[in-house]
Amino acid sequence: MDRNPQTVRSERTRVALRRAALARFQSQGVEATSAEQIASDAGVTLRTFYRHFPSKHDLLFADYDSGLQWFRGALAARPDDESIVESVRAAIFAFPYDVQPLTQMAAFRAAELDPDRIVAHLRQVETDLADAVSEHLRRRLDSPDRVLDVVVTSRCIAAAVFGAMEVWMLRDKRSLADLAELSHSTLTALEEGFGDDGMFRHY
Amino acid sequence: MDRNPQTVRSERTRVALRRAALARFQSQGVEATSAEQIASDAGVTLRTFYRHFPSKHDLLFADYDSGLQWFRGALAARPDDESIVESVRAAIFAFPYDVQPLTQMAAFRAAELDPDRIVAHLRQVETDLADAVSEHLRRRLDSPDRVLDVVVTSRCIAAAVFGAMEVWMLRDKRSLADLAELSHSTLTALEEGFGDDGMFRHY
DNA sequence: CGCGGTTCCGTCAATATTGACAAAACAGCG
DNA sequence: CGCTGTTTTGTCAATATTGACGGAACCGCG
Repeated sequence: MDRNPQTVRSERTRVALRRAALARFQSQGVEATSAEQIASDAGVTLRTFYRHFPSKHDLLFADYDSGLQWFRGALAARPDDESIVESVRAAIFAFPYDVQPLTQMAAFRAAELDPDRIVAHLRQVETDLADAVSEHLRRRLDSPDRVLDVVVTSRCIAAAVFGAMEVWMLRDKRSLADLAELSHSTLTALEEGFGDDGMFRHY
Repeated sequence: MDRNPQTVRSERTRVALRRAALARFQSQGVEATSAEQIASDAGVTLRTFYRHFPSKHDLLFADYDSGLQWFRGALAARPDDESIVESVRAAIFAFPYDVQPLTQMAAFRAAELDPDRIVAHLRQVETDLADAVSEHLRRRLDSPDRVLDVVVTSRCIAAAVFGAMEVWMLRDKRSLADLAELSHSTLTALEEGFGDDGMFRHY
């Protein structure tokens, strides 16, 4: 019960910090920008900076978090009688890949961040996605049992979506549209996994 | 081609650092031990410490890495005509949960580490497990195609195993045997996911 | 407006981490 | 053994992060 304007004041400094950081990152690069500068630009102390963001690099991933929020909403909007995989697929396709704040920092990340750090954050997002699916499922089903099924199902779906991202990142072209297409394919692979020629029977 | 004694010398300091760290952690706790002390005890400089371990906390996760290595071997030892899920299940059950180095630091982690840090590392291990399964599959199948299937399959299996761990961590008792049992259950849930009453049909 | 409780921020002082550069130890070879 | 290229350390100096404590700003209320 406290993830709101959290007393407007706080929100203002958060925004100021983000804005200051983006400006610096844009003009002089991520690594060349010190947390000190960001805080200073935003008119606060270094300590305050760390009260709002766990680390300097986390500023680069704010878009993922907001994307996740969008996803939760999209999922909630799907009809309850639709298969969960289908709901996720629909949400993936409806995703506003080209919206500004979401792709704004992608270039910086790709260019300057240690790939391992990016991958680590993607894993975090995958987990959050799984949680979102999990919550959605729990809300739809009322039964408190079937815990294992819900856990496995939601994680598998997240695994399919991010498996697509794994493959996507290894390719040349890399348009966001391709990513959605790939997700579609991996979700289908998941659905058909146990069909006569499905992967779980075949392997 | 260089993950060997890497010039014995280096390996010796690595061992010395690990030994020194464990001793300190044991006697005065993790957070109360400074990287400086560890390095000093091992007879090297602070900088050298960081050349061997990415961070102080990484010392606590060495066992997971060795466990993964064990897992790869166990997987490779399974017959090629066995279903991949069955191979993983067998490996999970054969796992030497009670071996010393593996559980040695578990208590410290649970007691002093920020849960988020532990979870983050578990995600890392999950990814590594998926990679191990993935490689095993690629070695068994010869076909270079079916890339998506392999990615999704391996990730789903890892998801099932770590989904079990997620559930396990939320419970009271927590014996390692229970964990293996839970993994068995989640893998079964995965196998039956598309059965008549399976989760992917039911949801 | 003044009061008491909360939340947010500044100050200080330890660590924790990392990049750059040079000395030391080591390996293979003539 | 002495020479030479490679690997591992030490040294120095910036950051990056975090815990502890006190002051400032803000909130609802009388």
